[in-house]
Amino acid sequence: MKNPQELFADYLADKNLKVTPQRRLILDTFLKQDGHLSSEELYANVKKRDSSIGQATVYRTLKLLNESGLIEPLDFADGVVRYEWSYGQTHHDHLICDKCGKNIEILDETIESRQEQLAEEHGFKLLRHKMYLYGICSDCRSK
Amino acid sequence: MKNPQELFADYLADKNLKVTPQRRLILDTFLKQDGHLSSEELYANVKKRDSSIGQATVYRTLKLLNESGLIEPLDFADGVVRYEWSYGQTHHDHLICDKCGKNIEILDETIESRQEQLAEEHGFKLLRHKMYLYGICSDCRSK
DNA sequence: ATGATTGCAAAGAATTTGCAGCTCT
DNA sequence: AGAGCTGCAAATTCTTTGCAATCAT
Repeated sequence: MKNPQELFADYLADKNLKVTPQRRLILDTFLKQDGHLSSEELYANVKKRDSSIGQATVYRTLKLLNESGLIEPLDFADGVVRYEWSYGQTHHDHLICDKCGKNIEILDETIESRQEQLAEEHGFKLLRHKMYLYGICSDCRSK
Repeated sequence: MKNPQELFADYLADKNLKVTPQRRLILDTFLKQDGHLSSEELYANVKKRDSSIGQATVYRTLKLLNESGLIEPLDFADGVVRYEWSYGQTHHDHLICDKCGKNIEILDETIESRQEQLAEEHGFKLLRHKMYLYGICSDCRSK
């Protein structure tokens, strides 16, 4: 079983691209934070570890990670693009609190299979989907 | 039953905002095109009818229409924000062809009720949701 | 060696805002 | 009259790109 750095290295090698300290550090920082990071947040964290790294390199690395399928962009409807590690993860969707921003990963087999079926009924071959549920969490409602 | 212009006028009046020829024209243009318009496309169409209208006014009006709940932003995953008329429409989701961009409005009761239930199971009061299914349509596959 | 990568600054793209004059109510 | 609007241009925000120096293989 390969670890994330190895997976990324494989992807880079396959594209004749190079493993660099910056790329390693950015990926490592991303993984340490986990959760759902924006480019901005990631850049801030990366700079704490190596202040010489430029913003553009973070953008470029996120792009590579995304193309490689290792991470995926998320849309929490607050105008910020966030990413999450996706490789090897079971697919899931997100339940987001409009008030505090808390987000919970969810998965429902009933929905997943109906999606597949729905697409088929319309002659589509389903490739992927996005589902976001927005509401107010119990904490925020009890305040 | 009020028409869109009346609904918009009501919203504006309620906020002590004004009905202006520009706002009327922008909404009218939006409705004539229907479908799923980006700000860019809408602006282009608006300019055909009144070239003196500025881009900023289109942005400002779309913002108002969105706040009023009359229209809603869509994410077809092609990097462009589009809007659709939403007031009085039954809720629906979208099935989008990654190849040709075709999009079909879909609705599935099974999914809708499971979403409600899922949110509840996590202590959330569900306010809204977004679901997009991406795939390849039959036309594009048979080419 | 040599093609890829980096940081920087400049460039872009999309959207927002300040302002002076004009318009709706 | 007077708060709200408008078009314009300048300003923001987020992201990408050109470039000369540097690095990975």
